[in-house]
Amino acid sequence: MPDRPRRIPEATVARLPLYYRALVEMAEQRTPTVSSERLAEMAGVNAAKVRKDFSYLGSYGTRGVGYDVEYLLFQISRELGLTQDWPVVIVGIGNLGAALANYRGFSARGFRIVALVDADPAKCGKEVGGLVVEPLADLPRIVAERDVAIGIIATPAAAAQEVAGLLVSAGVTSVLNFAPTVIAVPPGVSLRKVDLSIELQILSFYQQRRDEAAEGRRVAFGGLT
Amino acid sequence: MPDRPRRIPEATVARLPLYYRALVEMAEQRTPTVSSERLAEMAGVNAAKVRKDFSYLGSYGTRGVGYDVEYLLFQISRELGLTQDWPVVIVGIGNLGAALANYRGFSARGFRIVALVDADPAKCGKEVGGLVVEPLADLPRIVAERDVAIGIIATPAAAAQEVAGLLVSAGVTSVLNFAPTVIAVPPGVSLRKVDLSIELQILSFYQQRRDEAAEGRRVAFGGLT
DNA sequence: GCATGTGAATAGATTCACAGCG
DNA sequence: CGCTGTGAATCTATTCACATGC
Repeated sequence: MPDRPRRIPEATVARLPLYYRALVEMAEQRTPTVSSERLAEMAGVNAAKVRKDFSYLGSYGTRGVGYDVEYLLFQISRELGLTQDWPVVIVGIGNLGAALANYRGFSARGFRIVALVDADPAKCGKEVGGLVVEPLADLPRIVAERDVAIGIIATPAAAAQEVAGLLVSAGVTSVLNFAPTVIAVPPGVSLRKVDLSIELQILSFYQQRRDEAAEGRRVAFGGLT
Repeated sequence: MPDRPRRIPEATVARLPLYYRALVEMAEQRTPTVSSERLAEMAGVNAAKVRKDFSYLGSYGTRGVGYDVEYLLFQISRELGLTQDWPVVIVGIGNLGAALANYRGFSARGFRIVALVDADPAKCGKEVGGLVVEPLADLPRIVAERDVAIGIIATPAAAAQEVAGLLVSAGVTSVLNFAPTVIAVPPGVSLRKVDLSIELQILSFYQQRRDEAAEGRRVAFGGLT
């Protein structure tokens, strides 16, 4: 085992999936080798960042040549844990939960949705994306039996913290939260969140700034309104 | 006009929506005043960060007391541009696009979905979330007539860059991309992205690290397998 | 020669710790 | 006295620039 340097910066980890995606694309078109420059372009970052990021993983490139696509792809897959498959449960089968259940992009990367769970008895028994929705009460058994590692919360905000608690006590240690609320998990559990309206609000902030600036310029140029 | 300091750090902007949400909640339960400590707890950050963040907006608190909920809420709304409403178009009405069209959380914050657009003629004319799906060809007219400011891309990866180009040339200057691919926009256009499988991959990275560490401990303690 | 790998420099974000003020 | 507001210290991330080695 080569002794690569240990701590990988968070910012780097967050970019590995971008490189992974770019490399998959290159591998599909049988490109044998790639430079940091080209990879940077595909991942939407700059070349220095690519090289620095890879330097945390080890020395996988060849000076004067670039990176071997297949080899680098394997290294990054391994680093990201994509060489194994991860059983996933989705809790909350509303519009978003159902869309996630149908999303094809997960399975492609080794994330296998093994259960859909909802608190609403009316939803249980229905089929969504090839799986039958099961009651929330069965969550502990489902997690244990199917060895669920990752839980996705797609419930309304009011239910999210309770569901998170259930997931964690059932043994799930990675949680992805889509509910528009802050949830707490104990140390040793990873939590990531995706909040759709927060993204729009951030866009709104910058949009407004631009509008104001444009307004300012119009006034400065003598009110051509 | 009070001369507040101008540049607000990106990291701060990204947290303003969290404070906004917490303050809406406090306002609903008629809490008149709130400390940075309490607000930090609700937003899932720490108190020093809250105070620093607010210091970029101006001095809106009272020493020894805290922040006036209503007043601070107004200031943050204004800063985020939530006092106006933003017409939004969603392009790509698959599972995810349809879920977004039905999502109630947008309208609540002043984001009004004014059009759904899809390239597939079979989808056009269908009603989704109270709106009729319109053809992609009408996008320029739709953006102009309905004064669309924000475009949401929920198409497959292969179509995303083309759609982004169409949005931008139609005059949209804020784009939220859900397609799992990197897209480029010209300077002066804001772009944010949400990639569901990237989030899972990041969780997978840390999950695997924990699993390895647990494995390591088991071995170290003498192979109790 | 050429692209990687990396120390050094810079920029940005977070946290500390306490002065300032109601 | 209590809590805000903020410089200073620290930590993290990005970028630069070039020595290194194929």
